[in-house]
Amino acid sequence: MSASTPSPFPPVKEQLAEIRSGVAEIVPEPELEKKLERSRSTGRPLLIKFGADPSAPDLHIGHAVVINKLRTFQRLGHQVVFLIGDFTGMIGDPSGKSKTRKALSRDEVLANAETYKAQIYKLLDPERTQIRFNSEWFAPMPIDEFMKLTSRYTVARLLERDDFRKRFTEQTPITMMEMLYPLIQGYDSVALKADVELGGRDQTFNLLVGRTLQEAYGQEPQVILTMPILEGTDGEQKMSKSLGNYIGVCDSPRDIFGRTMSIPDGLILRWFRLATDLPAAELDAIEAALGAGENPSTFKRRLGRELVRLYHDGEQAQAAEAEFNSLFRQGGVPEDVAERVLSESVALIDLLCEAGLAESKGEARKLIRQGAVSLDGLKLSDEAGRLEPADTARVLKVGKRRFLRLTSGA
RNA sequence: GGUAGGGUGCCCGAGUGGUUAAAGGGAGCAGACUGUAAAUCUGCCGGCGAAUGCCUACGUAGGUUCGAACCCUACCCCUACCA
Repeated sequence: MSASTPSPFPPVKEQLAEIRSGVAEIVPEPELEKKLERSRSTGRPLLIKFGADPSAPDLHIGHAVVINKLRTFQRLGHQVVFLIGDFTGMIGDPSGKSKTRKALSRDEVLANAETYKAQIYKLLDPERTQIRFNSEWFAPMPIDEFMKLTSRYTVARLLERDDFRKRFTEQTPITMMEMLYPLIQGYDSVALKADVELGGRDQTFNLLVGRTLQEAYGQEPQVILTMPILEGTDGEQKMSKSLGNYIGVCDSPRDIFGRTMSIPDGLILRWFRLATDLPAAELDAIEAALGAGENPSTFKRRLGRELVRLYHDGEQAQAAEAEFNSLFRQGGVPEDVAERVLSESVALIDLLCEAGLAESKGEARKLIRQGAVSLDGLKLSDEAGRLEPADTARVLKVGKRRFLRLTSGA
C-alpha cells in the first residue's frame, strides 16, 4: 500500500495496546497481531464474533465487560457480529445445572433480538454491528452434514474441558447435547469466518473449539479473546440474573448507583477496571489512593457515578448521587415515590400488602413487629393500627427502600 | 433390558409412624452498628386470622392406621453400575 493512501485503521501497536487492556487472555496474541497487520494493509476490517443466548436478553454489567471490548474493536474500525444462538437456544441449557429451557418460537426469538439491540446499542455502534442468527445455517443443515461436523472433534478433547472432566470422573451426568454444544458454537465461527471471537473467561474452551473447527474446514483459525468474569454485587459469585446480584444495563440511575454502593469494598477497583471505561492512568491513581488507605466509600461513589454515566449520562449520575445522599445519609424520601389515594380509614396491614410494600399480611405484620415501618419518620408499632384520611400527604416507609406517599386523590 | 440408589420448604440438606410447618446451613427480609460496605449481634423466614385456631406442604395417585414425610401398592422422574 502506498504512503499516499493512509489506512483507515490506527497503527497496529496502538490497536494492540487498546485491545489488550483488561483482557484475561488472548490466544494466540501473535496471530492477532498478524491479522491486524493484514487488515490494516488491505483496509479490510476484522470480523469480531460474539455469541449470545437468545433466552436471556437481560444484559447486566457483567456482560458489558465483554461488550465494552467489542466496542473497542469497533472504535478501531472493525466489524462486530452479534450472533444470536437461536438454534441452540431452542434446545436447552449447556451449563449442567439445567432447568430445561423452553423452546423459543421464532417470534420470541425475534422479540428477544429486539431487546438485545436496545441494550447493546447503549454500548455498541449500530453501524458496525451486524446481528445474525445461527439457525441461518443450522436449520437447513442435513443430518449427514451434521454428522460430518461431529467427526471433526473427539470425545477425548471434549473431556479436556474442566467442567466435563470433573463431571465425568465424578460420574455426574453429561448429556450428549452438552457435549455437542461446543461444536455447534464452534461451527458458528466457521459459518461466519470469524477473525476474532470474544467471550467471558469461562467460555475459553468453547471458543477454542471454534479455532479447531475452522482449521478442519480449511479456514484460518480465529483468535480468541476472553475477559475476566465480573463478580456480582455480593462480591462472591459471578454476576448473574438468577443470583440477583447484578446491575442491569437498563436499570434506572437510582438502582445503578444504589446497588453499586452496596458492593463490598474489595470489589471497587475490579469493577472500575472491568466495568467502566476510565483510562489506565486514572485506574492506577485510584488503586494507589485505595492502597494508601483513603476511605473506600469516596471511590465507591465515584464508581457509581461512572456507571450511571455510562448507561445514562453525567447529569443523571449527579442526580442519582444527590438522591442517594439525601435518602440514605440524611434519611430523606425519594422524589418519585409510588402514591396511593387514601380516602377512607384502612388497616395498616392491608395497605402495606395491597400497595406491594409487603408480600403478604404475615409479612406485613412481621415488618411492623420488627420496627421496619414508619410514617413520616415515626415508627408504627401497632400491628392492628389503621391509617386515616388525615394521614394524607405523609410518606409511609418500609425497611430502607420501600416508600409510599399517601394522597387525597384530589 | 437387568441391578442398586434416590426424589423433603427459594437452594442445599437432616428426618424413617405421633411432641414435625418439618433439625442444620445458605440465600432472603428486618433491627442495631456503619460508609445502604464487610464483619458482628438480634429477630423473622408457607398462607390466612385478633386468636387457643384453620388451610396448604415432604415426586404423583391410592391404601394401611386413631395418627404418615416416614409403612404398603401402582405410576412418574432422576442417577449410577452391568449389558
